[in-house]
Amino acid sequence: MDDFFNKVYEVVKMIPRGRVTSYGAIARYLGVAGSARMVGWAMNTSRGYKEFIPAHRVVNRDGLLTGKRHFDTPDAMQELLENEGIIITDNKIADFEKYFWDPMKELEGED
DNA sequence: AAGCTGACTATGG
DNA sequence: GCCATAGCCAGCT
Repeated sequence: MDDFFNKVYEVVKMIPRGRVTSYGAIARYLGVAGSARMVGWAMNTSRGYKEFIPAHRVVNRDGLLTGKRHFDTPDAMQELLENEGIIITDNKIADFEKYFWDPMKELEGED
């Protein structure tokens, strides 16, 4: 699939459990740096997608859970992340750099 | 059809 | 270090 949204889904689905990445990192990996908003929009539309998309593993560049309000419940995103061993403090991921999963590096030889 | 909105980010004051 | 601006572009009104 070459559709932008579909590529986003592919990358997000590849995020390992207990790791997170940012909208901008995905956008850059897909060669559309600057269109990070579209990645966020893709997450929004992912709710109606046929497959489950772990959108909770995608946060903004500061590790802030900016998308939590788009989940079924306001705390669903945080709970999902904590369930994966990630500590959330004030809507922000603790040790964000430690958990950060950069598709540019992790998927270096792929795609 | 035209304008607004937004799960973003970088930059400048 | 916080606030304002500006690119970004697909959906919604």
